[in-house]
Amino acid sequence: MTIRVVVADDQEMVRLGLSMILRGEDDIEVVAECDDGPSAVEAVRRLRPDVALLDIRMPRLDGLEAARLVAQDTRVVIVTTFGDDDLVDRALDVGVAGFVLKDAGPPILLAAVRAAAAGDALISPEVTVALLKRRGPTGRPATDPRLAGLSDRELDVVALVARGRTNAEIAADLSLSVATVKTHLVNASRRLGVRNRVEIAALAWSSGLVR
Amino acid sequence: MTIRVVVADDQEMVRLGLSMILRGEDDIEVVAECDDGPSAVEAVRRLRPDVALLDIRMPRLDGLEAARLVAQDTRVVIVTTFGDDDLVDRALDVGVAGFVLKDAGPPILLAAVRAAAAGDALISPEVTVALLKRRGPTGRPATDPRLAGLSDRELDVVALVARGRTNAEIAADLSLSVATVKTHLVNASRRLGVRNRVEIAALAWSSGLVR
DNA sequence: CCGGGCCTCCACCGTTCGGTTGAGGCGCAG
DNA sequence: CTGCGCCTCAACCGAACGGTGGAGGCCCGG
Repeated sequence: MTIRVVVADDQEMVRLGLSMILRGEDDIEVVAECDDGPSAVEAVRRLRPDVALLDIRMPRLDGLEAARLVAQDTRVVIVTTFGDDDLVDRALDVGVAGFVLKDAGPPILLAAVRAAAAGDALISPEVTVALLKRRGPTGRPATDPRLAGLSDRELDVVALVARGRTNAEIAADLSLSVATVKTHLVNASRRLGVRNRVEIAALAWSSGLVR
Repeated sequence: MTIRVVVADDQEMVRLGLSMILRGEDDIEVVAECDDGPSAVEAVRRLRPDVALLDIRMPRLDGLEAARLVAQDTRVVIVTTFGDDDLVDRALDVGVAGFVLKDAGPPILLAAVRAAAAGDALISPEVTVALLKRRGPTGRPATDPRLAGLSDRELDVVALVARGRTNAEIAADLSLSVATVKTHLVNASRRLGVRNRVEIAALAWSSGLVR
């Protein structure tokens, strides 16, 4: 049982390259090649492939929107040049079954297509490491725009507030006086435009300062 | 520049299979094979390989603990038979650079080793799909084990606290008196084992109750 | 029928927080 | 040298919170 694939990328060279790699495998069949979003959606709905390989950036309808439209009909593998954090998040929210960088190499591409066809999901290692950095306890800064403008010390205090520490505990943790902690907190609150420490915590959590 | 790898698995057949696959590649060199956790840790510390391939279940010291011990020294790729959710979570917390199922096939294994050596991370498609399924829009499990036992009303209050609302505002939001809000909060705090509303907020955020 | 959980409220009191004002020290750019 | 920003602390006061001990109502199950 061969895996039927629709390939969509507006760059002809890339599209040909993808197809070439896929056609070299005898368990994979490329049933359509498209050069923009709408035609990809149409092809998927008409041909009902097992997998749709979509460039994330395409004319008229980008890969993410196209993925959203066909996510119920087929497994979508996103191909892209850059593993931009925001794009990855949005793609994963859409529910794609794969996320492959264009420079990942044939083995990864083939593994992603086969994984998608099998109901699994493969994410390019370069992207995965970024994901883990942002999600894992080991990963750190990822400075959110909303927290920009805070000084280093203020960020320290904000992070501890977000973990539920009282001012006295924060003072002890950072070897400061409670007065200093309060000063940092008042200043940070003013800059962040929040009214109390729980809103600070909410901001810290939603911005990824703490997890 | 070849990738130097330490392989550790207590099942000889598996260990030989892994080594065989790796030795077939001319950019990879297996510098040690170990059959338990302590010897794997020792081998890593002595040989300083680029990648350590660790079975998650090994005598005396399992792969996770071994990974924790050597995570600073080398990139760790976990190999395992089952992609158990909890094991995956704990592995990712430890900061592994790969998570490969034993039935994933040579291409995935090789890709994982090369990705790890390059500072990236590859997760087996079968595991990735489980991760994505559990992933809420923020990348955390949609289910909230820690919040179990709270009543509906208490959850309402907790969610509003997590958004930074004061007791008076929560009372207005839910058309209650401040006294009732405080009661719910005290009860919820006792059940959750937290000391103040910011810890409630932290719990709500980290459990995915609010985003 | 009666216990028990849940939801709703009240009063009281000590602790903590929010915000202000004011102050000294440090390092750095103008 | 002179600001200026950052970090550090202090005193003070009103507002909010944390915790306790009640109270009545509801519904459900034994």
